[in-house]
Amino acid sequence: MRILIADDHELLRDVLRSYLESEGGFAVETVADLPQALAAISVAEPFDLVLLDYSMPGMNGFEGLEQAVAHNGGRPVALMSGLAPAGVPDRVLASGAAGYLPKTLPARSVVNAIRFMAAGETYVPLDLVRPAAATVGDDTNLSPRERQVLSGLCAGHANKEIARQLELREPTIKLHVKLICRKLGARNRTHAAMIARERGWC
Amino acid sequence: MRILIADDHELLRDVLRSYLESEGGFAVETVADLPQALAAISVAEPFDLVLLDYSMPGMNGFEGLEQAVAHNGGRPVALMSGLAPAGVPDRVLASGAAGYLPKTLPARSVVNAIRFMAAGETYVPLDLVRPAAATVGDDTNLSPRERQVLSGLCAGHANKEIARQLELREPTIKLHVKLICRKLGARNRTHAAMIARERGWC
DNA sequence: AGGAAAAATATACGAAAGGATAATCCTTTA
DNA sequence: TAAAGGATTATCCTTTCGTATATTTTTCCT
Repeated sequence: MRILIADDHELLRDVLRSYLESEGGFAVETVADLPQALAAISVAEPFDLVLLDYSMPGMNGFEGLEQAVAHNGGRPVALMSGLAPAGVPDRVLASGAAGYLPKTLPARSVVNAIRFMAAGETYVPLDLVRPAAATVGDDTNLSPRERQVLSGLCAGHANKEIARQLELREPTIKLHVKLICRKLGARNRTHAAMIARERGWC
Repeated sequence: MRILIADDHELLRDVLRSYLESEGGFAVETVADLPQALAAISVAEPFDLVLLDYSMPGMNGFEGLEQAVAHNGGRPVALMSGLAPAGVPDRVLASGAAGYLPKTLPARSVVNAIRFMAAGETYVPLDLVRPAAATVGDDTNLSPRERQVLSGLCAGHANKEIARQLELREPTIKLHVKLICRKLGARNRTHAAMIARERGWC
């Protein structure tokens, strides 16, 4: 099975290729941007699957995706991305693509997804489509208090409001917010809220 | 790969078995109701995948599904059904099942879905999961600039960072943020980001 | 071309957020 | 009983946010 990977990060490209070749038994070619991808598609026979990075030179959002779909003569094209812009599933599929692979996906799942899409099916990770059906095991060791504060963050409340709701003082909330950001790897409260939302925690 | 199919319609049972055996190369066993299914699961080693019909003697809705999941020792169990009761995807996954197969699915897709689920993935047909896909009138008159700023907000960036990315000054971003909040009815930037996320804008 | 609307910019100020550090209290564990 | 760790609160300080107001471009429409 022939697969084309287009991504501007060489490390990812190489690692992914070697993994897919050894674990999946695929024949993988790689390019670094959209123009190269389109060129590679046009030469010779079409690939069984084309994987495009979302934030790659030339992509310009979903525009590049649509171009690639148009060029690949009916064969599946999928989008790959590190951070998942919300609403992606809809827009990906609306673009005529075969699916969406967040880079947070376990490598094993990527192989499955690729086989799946190459067979003509459509793949979008369910936790993206349905954040509500979050499975149980994803804890990230947040304490109960931190979860309460986090849900306040997600509601867009100020520290002072959260403090009143939980019957605590504001400094306490500030500390919790800081720890929450640290644990989630968030830049600030807004980022933390978005991460929480993404994981279906609120 | 060993598969158990539980369905009270003998025709479907037989046709599906022969198709899966020849086209998928699976070893298929069949039973006609839930008690038989539970019995078959308990004997010998577990199946790689168990397919349960929704409207089968003994099922009693999702109760039977949960029982089967509990009996199958961590191996995937999926639900099959002719007509799809609303909200099925949620409840199927909440029951710990590996997926849902409507009987309207093309046979070829069923084979794919089975392989997929047997590999530990989760399968639900996308058109079931997102019926509210193509909502139209969701504009809320945000200008292009405001949309750009909003996407920066959603990424958890500070005003200064957004300004740098868009090649604008910080005061401009501040103004945009204020107008965005006003238009969206948000309390603050975090709230605005969450609202945008909810509407699938970023 | 002239005028209206949208976009961008600037200054200023009070409120909130974010970080560091430390003290207190309570529960669990060695 | 002592030590350890979590949760809460406090203080201090810096940065960022949020709002108001005013000025300048740009852009678009008649």
